Amino acid sequence: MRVSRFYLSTLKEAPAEAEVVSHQLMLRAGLVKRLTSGVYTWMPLGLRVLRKVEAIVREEMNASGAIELLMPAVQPAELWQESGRWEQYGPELLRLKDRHQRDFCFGPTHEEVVSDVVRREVKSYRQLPLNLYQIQAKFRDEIRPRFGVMRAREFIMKDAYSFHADKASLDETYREMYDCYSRIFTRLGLKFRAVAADTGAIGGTGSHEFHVLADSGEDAIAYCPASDYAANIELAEAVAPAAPRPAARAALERAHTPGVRTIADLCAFLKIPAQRTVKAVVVDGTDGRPVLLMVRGDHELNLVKTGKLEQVKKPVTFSSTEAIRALFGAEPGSLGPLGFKGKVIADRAVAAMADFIIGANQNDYHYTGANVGRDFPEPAVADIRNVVAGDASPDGKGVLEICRGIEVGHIFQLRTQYSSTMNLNFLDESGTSRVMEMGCYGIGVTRIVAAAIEQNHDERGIIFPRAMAPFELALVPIGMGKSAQVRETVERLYRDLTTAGIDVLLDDRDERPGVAFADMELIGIPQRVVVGERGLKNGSIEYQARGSLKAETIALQDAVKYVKSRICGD
RNA sequence: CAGGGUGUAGCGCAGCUUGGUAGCGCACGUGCCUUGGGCGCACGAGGUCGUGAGUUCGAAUCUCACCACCCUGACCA
Repeated sequence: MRVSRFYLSTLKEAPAEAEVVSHQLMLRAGLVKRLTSGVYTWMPLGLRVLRKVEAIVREEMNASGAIELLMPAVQPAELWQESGRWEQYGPELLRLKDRHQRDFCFGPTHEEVVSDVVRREVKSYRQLPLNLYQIQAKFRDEIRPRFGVMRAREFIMKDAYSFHADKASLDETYREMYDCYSRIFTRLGLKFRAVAADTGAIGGTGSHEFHVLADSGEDAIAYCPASDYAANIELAEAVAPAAPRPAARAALERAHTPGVRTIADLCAFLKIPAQRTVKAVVVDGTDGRPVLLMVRGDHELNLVKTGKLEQVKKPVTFSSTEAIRALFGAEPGSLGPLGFKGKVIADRAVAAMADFIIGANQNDYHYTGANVGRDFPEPAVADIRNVVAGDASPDGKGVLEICRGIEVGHIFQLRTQYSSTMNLNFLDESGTSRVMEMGCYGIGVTRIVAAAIEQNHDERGIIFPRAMAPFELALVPIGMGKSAQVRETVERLYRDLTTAGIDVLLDDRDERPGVAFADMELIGIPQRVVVGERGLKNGSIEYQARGSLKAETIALQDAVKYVKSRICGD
């Protein structure tokens, strides 16, 4: 491809709307243009990247035995009413009416449609297992779209759905999809991690997320370097401390702590570490009465875990300041279990503490030397906090580290959640009607592009992994308009490289070198060959990899061979 | 949805306090010049100042309403 016949639209300055680096670079490089909030046009350069990602996803899905189909984006309400999600899904579901005032939605996902396809088609165990997928635009009316295509409302997703006669078959396909996803992200050249995940709203049991590792990622991942344990922090178990609770030594004393409202205030005021404090959080209970949660001062409450407690109302709701004031006679910031009559749940770490500091249920007062059992009744104990770096790994093989990631894939065992409500039945070998087992497997294709940039960039722009770069090689002539030698050499090189199967972008604009270099670096082309009169005097050209700081001088006659070896090698 | 912020040329911004008919940089067009890191000079094109209503002789500027976009939203115990 020649720049003169392509469409580059690079910007020197990033539009003000872009906050995160991948969004800024995608706009500056002209990969995408925003149409409206959370809705983007994929410009020609960006589309090349997207197509390369799609191609890899498609190849690996096909290789894993999945079969591609394409379902409609617009879906009738009847199917969603049947599954119960027309009511459940809420405002994220974009609802439409046709000219007859019939209800439709723009599909945010396709369990209903694929289930309808399969129940019409599949009658026998002989037709199972079946794994169907598509690569298609979804629309989810996010509360707050952000970060460009990373959290867009309209986005491209690869979604697959598998159907099985039994759980063993589901397990097998689930494993195949796990391996398939690992191959996809490996081929894309991304640093990623598969983590055990919460099943969230979709439900079902087994679930793994695939995260591209990046410091700016929205999700925190706990992993164990000494084993293969990895889990989303929402799920990662904080195991009980190995040491039992020490005996109480200190006496309970009321301390005047004027103006202290936060754990940080408290530590500064008493000059003690946060590990010796306990914070009390009040949430609404299932029975309508508040529940007091106790978490060590330096720990964070985990809302996903908390939401699974039977005593706690779903979704987890923090009690209002008014309710707290009425019940405790103190403001949030001075609360504690002493004298509290309602339900108390302590985190496992708190249950193993002695002589700690806690709010006294009176503004500006705390207790020091507080002890469970002695000063207030033994509370219920549960895992309700986020793990932190250094916590013991739940598999008992070392300690956890925390890193951040961007979720780009998610696989679920749905089991029979949809198949039973949607009547996905088949006849088994004995002629008995049974409900199918189901799995579903998603990849955010557009999000992968943003995540890749988030993970791979520098101050000059994007550094695309080779597999997803819009072009493999930038061919930059210097002074092409002036030097016939440069012009002829670069044209011949362009022909030879293209013939050798290399995806070349020839910058034939006859711009000044700085312009060409800056553009090719910004758009992230992983390799560059420069042809100038200076080098040609010695029969040489210049090669430089995007991520590397220095250029190499290569003999002109070896150029094609060298470039090929670099592209196929390392 | 709640809180905060911003809407002026394709992009980044100034002008608004104190009302008088819009400007800068980049990008774009033409010409000259230049060719190993966003070069220089000259000329030029491009704006219903988000929309509507109001105040005023006069509104980008003041008032009101609306719209769009961006940021933050358990971590507070």
